[in-house]
This record gives sequence, C-alpha cells and structure tokens, in this order.
Amino acid sequence: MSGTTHTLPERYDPARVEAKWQQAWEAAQAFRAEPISRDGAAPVLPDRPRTYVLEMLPYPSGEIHMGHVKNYTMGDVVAHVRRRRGELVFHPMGYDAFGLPAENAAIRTGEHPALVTRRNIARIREQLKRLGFSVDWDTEISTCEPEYYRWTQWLFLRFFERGLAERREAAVNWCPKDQTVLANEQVVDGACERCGTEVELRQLSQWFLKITDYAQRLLDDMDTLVDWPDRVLTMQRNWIGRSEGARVVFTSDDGAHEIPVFTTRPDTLFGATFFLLAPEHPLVERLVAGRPEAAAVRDYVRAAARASAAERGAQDRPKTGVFTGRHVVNPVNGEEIPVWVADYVLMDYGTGAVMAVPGHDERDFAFAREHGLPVRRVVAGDGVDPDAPPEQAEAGDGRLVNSGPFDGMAVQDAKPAVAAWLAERGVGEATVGYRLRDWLISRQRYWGAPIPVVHCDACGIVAVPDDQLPVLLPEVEDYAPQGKSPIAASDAFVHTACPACGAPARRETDTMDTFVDSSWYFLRYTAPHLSTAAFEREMVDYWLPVDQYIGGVEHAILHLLYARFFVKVLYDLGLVGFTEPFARLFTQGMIYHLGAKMSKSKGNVIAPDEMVDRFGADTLRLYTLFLGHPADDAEWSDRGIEGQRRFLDRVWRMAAACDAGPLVARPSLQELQAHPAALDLVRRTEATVAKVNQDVAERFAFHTAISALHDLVNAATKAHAEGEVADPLGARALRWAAQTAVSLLFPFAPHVASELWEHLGGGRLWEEPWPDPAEEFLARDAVTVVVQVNGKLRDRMEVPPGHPQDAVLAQAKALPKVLSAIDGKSIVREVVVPDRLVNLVVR
RNA sequence: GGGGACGUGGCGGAACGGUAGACGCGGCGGACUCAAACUCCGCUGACCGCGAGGUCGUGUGGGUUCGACUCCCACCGUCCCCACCA
Repeated sequence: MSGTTHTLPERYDPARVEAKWQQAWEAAQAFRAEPISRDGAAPVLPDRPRTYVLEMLPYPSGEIHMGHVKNYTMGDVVAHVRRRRGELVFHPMGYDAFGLPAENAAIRTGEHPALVTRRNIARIREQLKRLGFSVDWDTEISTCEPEYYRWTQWLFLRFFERGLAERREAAVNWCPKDQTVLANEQVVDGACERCGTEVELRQLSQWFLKITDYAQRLLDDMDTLVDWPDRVLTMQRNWIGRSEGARVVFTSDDGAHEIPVFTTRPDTLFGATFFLLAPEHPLVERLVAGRPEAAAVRDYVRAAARASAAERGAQDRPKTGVFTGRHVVNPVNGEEIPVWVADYVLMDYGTGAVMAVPGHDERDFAFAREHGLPVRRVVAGDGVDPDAPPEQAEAGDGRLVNSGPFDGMAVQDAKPAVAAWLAERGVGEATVGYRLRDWLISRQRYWGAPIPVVHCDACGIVAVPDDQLPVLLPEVEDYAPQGKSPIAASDAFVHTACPACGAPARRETDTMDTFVDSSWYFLRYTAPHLSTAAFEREMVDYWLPVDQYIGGVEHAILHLLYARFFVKVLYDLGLVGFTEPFARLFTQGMIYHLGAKMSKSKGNVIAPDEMVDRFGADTLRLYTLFLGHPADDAEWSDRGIEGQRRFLDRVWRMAAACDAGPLVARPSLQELQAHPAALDLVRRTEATVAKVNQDVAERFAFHTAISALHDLVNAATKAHAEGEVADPLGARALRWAAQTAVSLLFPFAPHVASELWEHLGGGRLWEEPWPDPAEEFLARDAVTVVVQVNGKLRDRMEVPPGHPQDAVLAQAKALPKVLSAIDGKSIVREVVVPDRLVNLVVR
C-alpha cells in the first residue's frame, strides 16, 4: 500500500473498496488494542497521551439495528480523530451476552442458550465488521463465557466479604402461571408480559447489593461529572431521591414496641392524628395477635400481598386501610393515636411506618376523609384562624400553631428545632432519606452467572473459595423457570460440600442480574483474556476513567448508576485508583422511521445489512450521522440515504479528476495571490478543516461537519468543472482540496477515503496526522457587514476586516437603501459590531 | 402529580444574542441522450409586483434588548423519565 501508481476505477464500488480496506487494516493490525494485560507479561505503559473511547456493548439478541450503527459510528469517528491526533486510542468491543432473550429462545426450542448466544454473536460480529469499525477483534469479550463470569463471581465475593452483598426477604413481582419472578420491566399494566396473568407481590429471599450505602457518594460525585448531559445527572439525582427529615420514635400503647417513622415534616409532629403501618410491616401481626381486629387486619394484609405493585400504586385509587385496635404514643405530646394498616405505605421506603398528618399531607388527608379520622391544623399562614382545621391538605409555609413550645415558629426553623428537641430526649433525630433501593440482583433464571455461595446447615451462607471459581452453569433439561431457578433441577450442581466444614451443603441456585455483568466490563477490556485476575490495577489506572462513553439514554439511570457504584466499591477495596468510570458521557437520540421507534412489531425496521448491500457501509455510516444532531431523535428517510451515496460518488469523481499521486503540499498564500479561484479554493479548504475540527471536537456535531464536507466538495467540483483550476497552480489547489477533503472524510467513511487517499499518493491514512487549519488562510480580506435600521436588515456591504468603526458607519449611512430608510428621521443611536453589523436606531 | 427535553420551509435539519432556512431529501425548469438512468446547470418559505423591490414569517401571548429561532415569564402541543417516596 505504498500508493505510488494507482489507477482509480471510474465507478465507485463500495463492496470492493470496503472488503479491500477491511483486509488491509486487519493485516496491518491497524487498530490493535495496546497495552493490555496478558498472561505472563508485565504491563509496559507508554508515556503518551491516551484515550479510552467506549460505546455501550451490544446485547446479542439477534441482529444489530440502526441505533447500534449510529452509536458505533460516533465512537469510531472519535477514535479515528484522536488516533490521528497522535493519541494512543483504546477502542474495544464486547457482548452483554447473558439474559432473557437467549434464554427464551432456548425455552422455545430446547437449544442451549450458549449456542443461541454464540450464534447471535457471530452474526453481530460479522455485521459490525462489515461496517469497518476500528476495534481490535482479538480483545473481544463476552460476559457469558466462563473466562468472564468467573471474575463477575469473584467480584461478587468481594462485595460479599465487605457486607455489600446480602440475602434477605423482599417483595418481588410474581407470575402465578409462569411460576417465576418478573423484573419490573416485564410487568405491563399489572400483568405478566408474556402470558397476561395478573402479577402478584411475593415475599422471597433474594440477594441484594447494598447500593444505598453509596447513595450519598453517588450523589456527591456527580459534581465531578461536568461532561455528562444534565438530563442524565438530573435523572440520577431524582432516582437517588435524597430528602432531609427526621426519624421519630413512637411507642406502642403497651410500651412493648418502639416504632420509628421517617418524616420530612418533623415540624408537623403535633398534627399527627393517626399512625400507619405498611401491610408487610413485621409488627402488624404482633400488634393485632389475639385481638378482635386480628381477622380483619389479616384479611387486609393478605389482599395487599395479592395485589400487584401497579395496582397498589394506581393514581386515584381510594385510600384503603384497616384499624388495628391499637395505639401509639406521640413522643412530643404523649398523645395516643390510632394505628391503622394501609397499603399506600411502602415497606421499602423509610421505615415502613408513617405518622399521618392529614392537615398538611394530601395522602393523609384523603385517608382521614375516607375513614373519618380527625384533621388538625398545626401550621397557619398569615391571617388564618389557628383553630380552623384545614379544608384540604395545606403543604405551604406558615407559622406553627397548636404545637406547644414551638408555636409561632416558622416552618423552616421548626424543622431543625423539633429534630433537635427529639434528639435531646432520645426519641429521634435529624436524618436523611433516599428513595434509592438496594439493588436486587437475584434472578431465578438459567442464563446468568451463578451466585457463588453455598448454603450449609451448620455454617450458614458460605462463599465459594476463589480458587474454585468459576461456579459453572450446569447442563439442564429444561430452561424454563418453575418457581425456582432451572439450575435447581441439577442435583450434581446443587449438592456439594460446605467449603468451610465439609458437610453436605446446597449451592445457591439464583443467578445474577445481567446489569452486574455490565457494571465492570469496561475494566475487563484492559485484560480481556487474563486468567489470573479480573484486571490489573496498573492497567485500569492507565486507561480509565473512560474518556468518552457513548450510548443510549435508556441507560441513563440503571446501568450508569450501577457502574458508578461498582467503581466506588472497587476503589474502596483498593482495586482501582479512580472513583468514577466515565469522565465524559454522550447519550444519543433514537432513530425513528415512519413516525415511530423502529421495532419488529411495527414492521418499520430498516436492516443495516440491507443498506450496506445497497449503498455500502461508508454511506450508511455517513447517513446515520447526517440525520441530525446525534443527541436528538432522528427520522430515517429511505431517500435521504441516497444523498450521502451521491456525495461519496461526487468525492470519488473529484479525486478521479486529480492525477494519481504523489501528494502535494499546500500552495502558499503568496503563490496564490495572483490566482483568485485557487486562493478561494484553498481558503474554503482551510475553513472546512477548522469547521470539522470544531464540530467534531467541541460540539459532537457530526452532521454539520459532514455538511461542511459537502460544501467543500461541491466547491471543488464546481471550480474544476468551470475550468478555473486547470492550470498547474490551480491543479495543485484542487489536489490540496481533494486531499484534505478525503483526509477529513476518513473518520466518517474510512474505506472510500482510504481508497481515494491511495489514489492521491498517500499511504496509511489511519496513521496520517489529523489536519489542522492553516491560520493565514482563515483571515479574509473582506468581510460582509450587514446594515440594519431599527433592527431591520436594509443592506449589506463589504469592508476590510478590522475597518475603523467610524469609517464603517460613514459607509453604511451613505448606502442608498439606508438613506431612504432613515429619510426624515433622526438617528438616536448607532450600534457597530466589528466586522459583522451596523444598526442605526432612528426616530 | 413531580422532573426534563423539544416545537423553524413539503420533509430531515442549520443558525452557541447579530444576514433565518446552511447541508441533504423532495419538487419545478433546462442541458446531455434516439430514449431513459447517471451526471451537470438554474429555481424552490409565504404573499404582492413585469421588474427593481417590498411586506410577512421560527407553536401562541407577553417581557428583556439597539437587535430574540436563541434569554425570561405564562399558555398550547409532542415526547421522555419518575411516580401514593411520607
């Protein structure tokens, strides 16, 4: 590929060009990932600027879709540009390979999910390769392979040792027909996504990762994520849902139980007229046992357990509840208030118990109305009668009334004052609540990483020793869940010896949520096949945090939050030297077609392969980026893609119009003085370099960068067609324009750019320094200044750049159109924006 | 109910307080061709005018500013996230 004498075929044939360059890159190991950790080799870390460009790894459910093409093309552009800027670029690829789709296919066909998955991966790999992304395929990882999930299990055990993984009872969505736990996303309108059966809530023993221990740090460290989209940060902030309030301890009427509540309104404590427990609250049974109300309460609790989450959470549902016959004592005033059980109280937020202040909380007010409970005013705005109970919940500001020693205090002051009062007496304190829940990672499913613990009657839950990892998935007959994980059917798997005491024991049969796999894959890329560790500290500290992460906004909350949590835990464990995984995040918009999100069920999917067949990978890459700003949703147009193919055809013809090599140097400004057409072309070329650089590096605006390339190629083509650059100097200018356009085109359409670069006499374009604009060509010798009268455009004029303001003004005032516009009026103000505009304000 | 994003030609979109509609699609007219495809050239926001030119125009209504698609407020519409979170 020395590119000496190379004749260009007349017609652009993408299939030939793309195959040729994909082979060339592979043969040259052009995009080799280095350095990475390998078995038996000590890492050598180059002293060079490095960049980790990462796109969210695909889920191998079948084929890639247009969203993937857009995602990986964006990442590829960034990777190419940075590589050619001289940075050491790391741009790996892998597969998030565990999970439901492969498993469901296996349940249908009986085929092993590993086979389904590997076949899908082979298909996707082929599709990605056809698009020519600059990744090193030797470092590919797949989360479902034992060499990967061994380390997922190893990391789980580190969480377990730290007390960050624990097993406890939790309510889960349960489909009584399928006999399985469903993720929230699998519950549609309170029914099972697959069979339509009403979903129940069920108490099951489940594994959790204690992400709530990290709630505050996940919140605090967001301040360092300045290059993340605000909307993602906002979504995460809302998801974590920090709220300040107080813990208040109530005591049961017999003095036997202390029942804490969490409230954000400790200032309204004197307004509590009743008390609520969630149906799942452990004290419910103990409070009602042996009482006449017990039967009614148990009925209610049972009904609540059967009701689905969606049903319980329904918006305008009447507030139901049942009186327990018991009372609790309010610590501020010793008042006894009745205890009810109500299903609008959630067991997993706060303490599962609530003090009800109907005067100042909407839900409590509705409940009080429904059940004839008293409403009391404890906050009054100006001019409000303190003894008139609110007619509706009043959540606004005011001063405290009917609140003993706190009367007259403003709400804002009363909150800390009441909390302090409680703390002094040992019946509460100021505290912070989060709506973030612990991360339930248990799945009663086959196709996931087995949770590597053993249940021993004598020792309890025992970790599988590191040297016995991986705990391999057993072979089973049936992949369908039957109330427990399918792997529980494998006796050989389940029955084992306790690693601690050697007695017969049972293996855990739950597998892990696939989000666990994808919470650390970006670390594994630095050691994709290392057999001695998940990764090496030196290497991850070298490459991470990821410089540019790119993916769909649908992962704005869960994946990104989980990955951040993982990295913080690994930091605390001393396994990594950074606390955030992704320094810069870009979330792309979706591609729509015929007004809807592309989906098989809507029949509006455009298959990338078909587009590659018809137009070539380069055209497809270009078009997905040309669609609009990548952060915005975009509408696919069948005709639109033809425009980008036409553009590449035009680039091809422009390059073909140039003689085969060698490459030329840019003509100097001085040489070009006598040749206006050539000068103009070089000026446009340099301006395009500046524009593309700015759009790609600063704005992520690939669509306008591509537009700028259109402009340049159109101008060069026109200059050539009109014979303006037929002379030797003109030909050099044209060649320079062509060379530069091809060079700039490369990150977007690498195959055709490489082919044309070769024709023009260049070698390895992927290593060619990325163009910088020649500043001397960016300055113009005349600028257009627009002239406005009262802000209305009246005329425009050419002036030298930096022309003195008074001269510009004088020239503007002499323009005939301006004269007629200001005729008979007096100028009251003159605004001059240098080199841009004049505005005359007249009256 | 809470939070967020977005409303610009026939369509995708451009314009980071200073020429609204770049670039692309589509459309119209023309050149090339026996014809077509390809390619090339011209026009293409609306209205008035033969023309030069003029008037209007970025969802609606206000505001800030010499000047607003852009900033602020309210409303209408679309989409996304969260949602009985005490």
